[in-house]
Amino acid sequence: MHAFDVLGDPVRRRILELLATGEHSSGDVVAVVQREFGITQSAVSQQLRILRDAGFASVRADGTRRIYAVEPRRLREVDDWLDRFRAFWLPRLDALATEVARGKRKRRHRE
Amino acid sequence: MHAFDVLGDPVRRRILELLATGEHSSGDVVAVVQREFGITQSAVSQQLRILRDAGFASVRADGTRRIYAVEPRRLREVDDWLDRFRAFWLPRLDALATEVARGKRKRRHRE
DNA sequence: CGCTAATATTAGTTTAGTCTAATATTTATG
DNA sequence: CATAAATATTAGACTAAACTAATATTAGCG
Repeated sequence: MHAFDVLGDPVRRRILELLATGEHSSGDVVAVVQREFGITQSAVSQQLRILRDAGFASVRADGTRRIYAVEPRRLREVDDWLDRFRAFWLPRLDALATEVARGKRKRRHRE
Repeated sequence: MHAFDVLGDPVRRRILELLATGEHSSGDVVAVVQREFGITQSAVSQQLRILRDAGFASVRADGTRRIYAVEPRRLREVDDWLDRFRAFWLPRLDALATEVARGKRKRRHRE
C-alpha cells in the first residue's frame, strides 16, 4: 500500500497526529477519534490495523491494553517524495545546507 | 479537498512528478500516463482538472494547447504536516539549523 | 474457572472515487 | 467558414474503501 493511500484518510491522519505526541493505547485513540469523528470502536480498530499493516505504527501489549507508537519509516517516504518539489519553495538554499538539514545522503544509503 | 486526498491517487502523483521536471502540455501528460497506466485521455483530463481545482497545478493556454505547471502551495502543506514527525528521523538537529534549512518561520508568517 | 474490560475480527452495506464512452468546446488553418 | 487537432465535459457503470452491527479473542482478577 502506497504511503499516500494510507494518509488519504482523515481518521488515519488524525491517529498519526495523536501518536506523534507520544504513545497511546487503543482506547485513548478510540476516545479521541470517536469524539471528533463519531465513528465506532470497530472502525477505529480497523484503521489502527491498516496503520500497523502499512508500517506507520507499531504496537506492544501492556496487559489487556495495546500501546501504539508512530513508526517513522513510511512517513520519511513521503518526505523523500517531496524532495522533487522542494526547489519550488527553497530556491536559494545551497546544496550543503540542504544535505545537513535533511540528512539525505546518509539516510538514502544507510537503509 | 485535503492535500492528502489529492495525493492519494497514483495517476495524480505521477502527473505531479512529471510537472516537477517542468511545464508540460496536456497532451504530453496524457501520452505519459496513457503509456504507464493505460487509461483514456478523458480520465487524464479529469485528473488534471482535479489537480487544478485543488490548487496543485496551474494552466495557461498556448494556442490549442494547455500548458500545465506545478503549483507548490499545496505541496508545502504536506511538508508542513510532516513537521510534527521530523523529530523521529532528525532527532539531533538543533533548532536554528532546522529553521534555516526549512525556512519555516518566514514561510509560516508571510503567507 | 467464570466474569469483566480492552481490543480485534468478520460479514455485509453504503458511499465516494475513478473510469469509459460519447460529446462538446476552442483555436488554428486551408 | 469548414475541418482538424487538442483538450474538456458529462452521464453513467464499476470498484474499492470505510462504516456498522455483531461476535470473537485475550488478559487480569475475584
